Amino acid sequence: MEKLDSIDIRILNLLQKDSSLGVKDVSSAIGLSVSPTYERISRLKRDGFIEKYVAIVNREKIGKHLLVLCTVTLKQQSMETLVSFEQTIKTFKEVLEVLCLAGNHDYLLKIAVKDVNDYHAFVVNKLSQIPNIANLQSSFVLKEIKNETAMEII
Amino acid sequence: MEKLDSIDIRILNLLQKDSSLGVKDVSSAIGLSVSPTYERISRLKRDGFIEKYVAIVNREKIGKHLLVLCTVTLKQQSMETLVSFEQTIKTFKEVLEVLCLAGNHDYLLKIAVKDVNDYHAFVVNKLSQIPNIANLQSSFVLKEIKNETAMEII
DNA sequence: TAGCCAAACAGAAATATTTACTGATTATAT
DNA sequence: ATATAATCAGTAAATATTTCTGTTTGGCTA
Repeated sequence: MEKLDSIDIRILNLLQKDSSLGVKDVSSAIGLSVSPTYERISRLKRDGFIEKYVAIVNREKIGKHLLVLCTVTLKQQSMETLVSFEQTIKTFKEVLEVLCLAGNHDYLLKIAVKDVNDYHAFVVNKLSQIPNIANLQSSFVLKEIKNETAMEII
Repeated sequence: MEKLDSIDIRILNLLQKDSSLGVKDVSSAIGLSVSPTYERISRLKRDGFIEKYVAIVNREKIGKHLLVLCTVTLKQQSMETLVSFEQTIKTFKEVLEVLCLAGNHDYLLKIAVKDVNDYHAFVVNKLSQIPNIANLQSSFVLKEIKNETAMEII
């Protein structure tokens, strides 16, 4: 649970962009030998700075052609209703992202599906089945201009 | 540019969740020997199904405490204005995501910063400097209930 | 300033994995 | 049924990871 020094930060910035870099690549990029680099990378994972390593797949190529943003308003804001909604919405594999927004206690969902038919099926069979939903508002995404997992650390 | 069979799909579903799995781990998980597994993983990368491998870092631990959604409306929708906006907004490191939405030719931005001060600085110094912006509407994120890069392939 | 302690480093050795290659098996189409 | 192509398992060589040891560095106290 240490703090990050400038070397750690450089390592994180590298691995966020490309984790297929080997320890050797990273070490030469930051100008350190292999062993301290290895130890630092392990520590960053162990301490939770690095949550996980994942493969990013091409959405279009796996047939998820439609991205939808959907705003959800609930009928009530009781703790119970909120928690229940959050726990359910989380489990839907079509839902990539769930954000609770300030202002109206609204939720914003990002949903990836094959096409409009699939989205309709999702709304009818899954989303609208959740209790206490007052309002749903869907916006189709025309173009994904940027989608980045890496955050530049300063 | 082949199509995916059921083994490919299982591999992608695994690596999307955890790419630190070695070829050996994947091979035993899918019940194939190492060499065809290795060949399949390479092919998935080569053919662009796997775009990249990345490390996912904990946003809070690197000090990005504030997540903001910002809707941008442009004054005009000429091709030139749109392209120019898109190219500029892409370059800002605070901006993780840029989506072009159907309906009003609006854009939605997802922005990660340290705090409200930093967000204000970002808006004043960067975002609002882009020409032809008619309207900006910011919503702070109270809670990130889900944020998943993996999409289940069927 | 000298001496001590802890942290970080480089280098090397042991282990494990990746990668390339070979031959065998399976599936497919004619 | 046979030929062709694709996929597979197994093996071996090349690379990379991981551990270990000893050294250096930096900071702290007396």
